[in-house]
Formats: sequence, C-alpha cells, structure tokens
Amino acid sequence: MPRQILVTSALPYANGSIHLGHLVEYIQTDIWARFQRMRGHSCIYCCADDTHGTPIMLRAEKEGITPEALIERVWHEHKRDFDGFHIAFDNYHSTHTPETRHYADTIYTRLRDAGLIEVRAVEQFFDPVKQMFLPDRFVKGECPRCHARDQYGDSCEVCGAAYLPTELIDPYSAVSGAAPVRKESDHYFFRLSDPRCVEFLRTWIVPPQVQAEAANKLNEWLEGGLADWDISRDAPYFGFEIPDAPGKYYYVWLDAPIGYLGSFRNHCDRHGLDFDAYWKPDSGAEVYHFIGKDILYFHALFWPAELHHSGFRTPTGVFCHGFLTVNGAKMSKSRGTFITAESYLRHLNPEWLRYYYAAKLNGSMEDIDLNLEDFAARVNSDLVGKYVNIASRCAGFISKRFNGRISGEELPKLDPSPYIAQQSQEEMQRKMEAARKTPSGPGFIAHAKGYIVQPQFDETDIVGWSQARGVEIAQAYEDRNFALALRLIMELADIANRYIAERKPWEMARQEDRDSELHEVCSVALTLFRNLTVYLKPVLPVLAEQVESFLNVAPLTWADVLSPLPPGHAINEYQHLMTRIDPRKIEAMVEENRRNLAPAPTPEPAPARHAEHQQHVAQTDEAKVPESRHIGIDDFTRVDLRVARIANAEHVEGADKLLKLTLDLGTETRTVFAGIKVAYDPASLVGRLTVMVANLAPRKMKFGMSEGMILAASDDQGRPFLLAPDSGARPGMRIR
RNA sequence: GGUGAUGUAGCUCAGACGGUUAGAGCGGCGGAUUCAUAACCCGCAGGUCGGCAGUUCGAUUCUGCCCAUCACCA
Repeated sequence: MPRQILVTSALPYANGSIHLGHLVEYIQTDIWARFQRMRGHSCIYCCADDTHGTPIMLRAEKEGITPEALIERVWHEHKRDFDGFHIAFDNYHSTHTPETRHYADTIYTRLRDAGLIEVRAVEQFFDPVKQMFLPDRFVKGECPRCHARDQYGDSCEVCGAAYLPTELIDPYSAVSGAAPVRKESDHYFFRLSDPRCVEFLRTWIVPPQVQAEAANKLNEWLEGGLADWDISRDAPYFGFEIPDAPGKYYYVWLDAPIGYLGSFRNHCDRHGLDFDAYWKPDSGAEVYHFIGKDILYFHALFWPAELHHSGFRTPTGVFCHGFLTVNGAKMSKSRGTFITAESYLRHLNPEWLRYYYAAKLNGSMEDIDLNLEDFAARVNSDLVGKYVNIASRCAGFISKRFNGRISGEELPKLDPSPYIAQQSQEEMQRKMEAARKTPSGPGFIAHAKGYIVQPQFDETDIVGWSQARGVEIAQAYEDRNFALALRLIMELADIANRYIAERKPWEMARQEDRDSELHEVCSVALTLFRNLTVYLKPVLPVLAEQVESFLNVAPLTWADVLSPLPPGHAINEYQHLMTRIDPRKIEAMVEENRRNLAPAPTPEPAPARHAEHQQHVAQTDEAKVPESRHIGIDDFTRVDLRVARIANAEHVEGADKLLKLTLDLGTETRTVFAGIKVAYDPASLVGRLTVMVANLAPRKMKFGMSEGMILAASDDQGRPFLLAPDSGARPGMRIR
C-alpha cells in the first residue's frame, strides 16, 4: 500500500544567500523524497522562505525598500538556487502568507484557550532613537567577564561567556549607536514548563521520533527543566500581529515551523488535497522534518508541544543532520570556502555535489566534510570511471554491430561470484546485518510494518544479484544512510566492470563466430547499467533522465529492476553522460569566492540567532581580508543604481552646501539632501533626470532624513557635475 | 565553565555485542589490457585503531582520566 508522506526542510531565512552549508539539508531531503516517489509512494516536499523578524525589517529599511519587496526578491534568488541543484519541491512558499497567518492564529488561539499562554512583563533594552526594543544580538557592549569590547548582547565571542544584554558594560544599540534604556513591556509566553507539556514531551522525545543521539540531548534539556518560551515581540516588527494583542507580534520563530503548515496548505488548495488527512491527530500519513542540529530544540520540543496541545498531529520523525565543513574547517570567506549556491553553479555541475554529499550522509548528527580534493577524486572515480564507463564501453558495440538493439535472446543466468572481488558474500551479509542493527528511524518501523516488500532474488545469477542488492540499497536510502547505499551501488558497478574485463568483448568483436556472445555480454552489462541508474536516480535525477533517453525507456522507477530490458530493445546512440571534474574549476571557484569578499566597511549587526541557521562561518574572518584592487561583480550589483527624475529642488534653510531634492523613482519618491548648492540653482534642476543610489541606508541629517544619494563627478575644487542618463531613460530604471 | 559527539592507513570513511593475519574507495608503486572522453582489470606497500591507566586469560572494541576537534547551553 503506498505511503502518504509529507517531508519538509528547514525554512531558509530571507536575509541571505543559499550556500553549500544549506544545501546539505535540501539535497538530503530531496534524495529521500525522490527515493520514496520512485518506490511508488506519495511524498510531498514542502518548504518556504522564513520572512519575519527584526533582521528583515532593518535590512529592508537599510536598502530603502519595504520588507515585502525584500522578501519577494530573496524568494526568487532562493528558488533559482534550489532549482539549480534540482531540489524538487512540490511547493516552495513563504511564511508571509495568509495560510501561515491562519495557522499561527489557530495554534495561538487554541494554546491560549488551553491555558498555555501567559502574559508577563519583561524588561528589555529599548533604543530611544529608533523607538524599538532591541533583540539581544542588536545590543553590543563590553563583555562583563573578560571585558572584550563590542560583544553581542547574549554571549561573548572572545571568552564564550553567556549573559544577559543588561549585564553588558556600556551597552549601545547596534542599530542606532544610541545608549539603550531599560523598558518594561508585556510579553506572551508559551508555557512549556506546564506539566502537560513536560509529560507529553517525556514520552515523545524517544526513537523513532528522534534519533537516539538526539534523544540524549533532548533529555538533557528536559531534565534541566524547560523554561517558558517568549513568543511575542513589540512593534515595530515585521510579522503577524497577535489577534487579541494590538502592537504585539508573533516572534519569527513561532511562525517559522508553522510555515510548514502554511506551505502544505497552499499546496493542498492548489491540488485538491485534504490538509486534515495529513494533520489531524489520528492521521495515517507520515510527516518528517529534516533539520540541522542547531534547531533541534525548536523542532523537537516547542513544535511537537505546540502541535499536540492545539489539536494537530505531531511529526512522525525529526531527522537531524550535522553541519558542513570545507577542507576540515568551518566555511571561511577569506579561504574562499564560503561558497554560495549561485557561485558553485557558475563553475560546477550540481550533480557532482549531490553525489558527494550523498556519499557522506549516513543519517547521523555528525558533521560532514567537503574535502575539495577528495570531492574531485571521488566523483571522477565513482561516477565517470566506474558507473558511466560501463555504458560507454558497451554502447559502441551495440550500435555498430547490432544496429542499436540489445540481444533478442533472454539473458542467461551468470554466476556472479567470480566478479565479487575478495569480499565474500558472507562478509556482505554481515555488513547488511550490521546496517540493520544501526538505530533505525521511522523508516525501519515502516519496514517492520511490511510497507517494503522484499522479494527473493536468485543471487546465483549476476542480474539477480544486482536485484538482491537493491533490497539492501532501498533499506539504506530509507534509513537515510546514503553513504551505505552508494557503497553498495559502487560495489555493483565494480562487479559490472570486472564482468566486462573478464569476458573481453573487444576480443569477441574480432572473431567472426562470437557475435552472439558479444551481444550477450553487452546486453547483460547494459542491464546492470540500467539497474545502477535506478539505484542512483534519487541522487542524480538529471543524469538518470539522460540515461533514460539513451536507453530509450520510460522514466525509471524502483520496480524496473525486476524486469530486464526487453529482448531486442532498441537503444539510442551513446553520448557521453558526464565529464570529469577539472580541479582547476574548483580552484577557480574558490579563488572567485576569496576575491569577492564584501569589504564590510560598517560592521552589520549580526542576524538574530535563528537566522544563523547553517551559517557557521569562521568568525573574525573579515578583518583579515587583504584589500584588493578589484571587486567582483557581486560587489557592484549590491549597489542599486536607479534613474531618478528631480521632481522638486529647494534651498534648505540654514544649510550652506545642501539642496533638498525630491526624487521620483517611478514607483516612489525619495527625499535626498545633496551637497550641490555651490554649482546648481534649484530651479534649473527640476525635471532633470539623474542617477541615484537607491539602496543606501537612510541617514539622519541635521535638516531631516536623507533617503539615498545622487551621483556626481567632482573636480579639484570639489565642484560637482551631476550625472545624467541618455535621452529616453525613464525614472526607476536599474543601472548596471 | 557544563553537557554531548567525534578521534581507525597520505585523503575520505567502514567495522568489531572483546578473541585467529583490522577493511574499502581514492592517492602511491608495480604489472596487465586497449572496448571505453587514460577509463577498466590484477597485485604490492601503508595503520602499535588519539594518549595513559583499569577490568579481563585476552581490548583497537568495555570503564575512568587526559589531549585534540566540533557542537549545544533554551
């Protein structure tokens, strides 16, 4: 019976680019989802951009655009990157949507009615200039323990001390620089410490809902005592206002996981699916969240407790993975190993990375390392040297000698044992037993329930042997032990290559009377190649499509290995399926990332904690960056230059250099103070077109807020010469 | 600081519920081959399984301590 599965990956924050660290999770989830679909199950993969919170609000303000415009732009960037890596979401949505608001309100209201929401006064730092409460990460000051300067409000990066923002010495706002004042305000708390929550979680945080190693960690937190969770933030805040609490907004971390519901609901509405069938408490559907170990707390404590007490089912499983290191160290901008998805795609094939990550992922919470040398060696050897090579070395005979048709005879049974290297079948068996003993997730439970049918295969036949391995490979995929799956698959590729070497088809080709033998060998080898393609398809979907076209077969599913290619089946001309990685391309990519460092003249306030998901970059990196004569195109495109029409220009009372300009950008108008009074008469400027920096952070000047800057050349005396676009340009046009 | 995880050949990783000569792939070296975008096949070398101590007839596998790396501390 097909399973009904819903999977999610953590929501990337709409405040930064997707990089190779993020991709571990999306690739892992995508492989698992594709595997399930190939098995004939329904597996819906939903995700969304996480769009709320102070960092988004401030960044939009800094860029001079609305938060809505910012998250819209970032959504497209994220989607483009995911598409580039063949992440096959069924829905990629946003948390800033009516669906997410609906479920946030539903969950909040039900928790409130259950008596699990409590209002408490909280004293917090308040920025008197910006008129806003400051998140911990937006307060800086001197560490109370080691007295390091400019440390964040929650912990010291020098000595590692954790403290409250109010403990900082000489605190200042990272937003305005002003000294913050203490101010009290009502906050809404989810009462996680309520016995109902604690009792529920005690029974919930055990395998198979979470991995055994995660259960240890969670228990540690649980036994340490759970604190209530502050789920509200005061205006100004970009998010959803709490229905019965004007001026209070849901904390971004409340609506982030709810975004899973929102995205899925949106998918259901568009495809006529029944949302409740998946999310009602007694649902028979399976729900899995793939997450990084940094957000385990949210997904395995807050989230199930919220769901359970608001009338929803809880996840079938939370699958936690580790972080990515590159060449054994944290990703680093100065080493060029902070590699964005977009930059990777400019240089390298996404399936190479999918394969390498898969070869490292084993379903545990351990970190995985992207060793760039090993990456090239592994991909070149496994995929090009072993796997693709099988097709490459047989296809020529089939097309030249047999008119592109495989053998018309039924394939004979062939003893595989001569080709199974030293590794005896018993040893293989032992490995399988060991794999079975590893702490298995829900997939294993599903397996025990009989979802996975295990047909018996004839292992004394080489094709049957490849089918039999498919059972073990499927189990490995199910358990998210992709590393084991790929080891088994490559073992099979080795056997196919040894088989060809042993039978020596090239010798047969020289002898007149051995045509049928030659035909048989190539047909067997191509059948094995077809099976390998089935097994690799979750990891290499695009390559598999090329193979389907080469072999002239319908899209491959897992069940296809059960039947050989039909006798006499016609295949197409072989075209090389994958090229080797040229290490110079990797070097070029790293070099580009090294050079494209943002100069970061003004240190930006660090994003709030949740926004750091997967952004584990070596600290103190930027400071060491050598100045470069060149900037990358990325640096340039960060500057949003626009054509602007000077709608009005006037003198400023009391200013001896400034003119106050009103600039028309087509969709909006801006006020800009420009130091051009010495050269221009206001009246002569009105109606002119010029060029402005549209995303310059607004700056408070003596005479008012300046929301951008216009461009001008200047001579030795500082006399300005305003730039103007060619005739025909219209206000708002982007300059690049 | 507390807690947890990890530490196995040059590299990336398996594995051992304690027990004969500790494994693979890659890399290196030698050979064979030429069907294959030099891939593939055969063979060789390479590790006192992080360190110290304990339990045991016996530990790399269990226990304790130490060192290193990583993470978490709401």
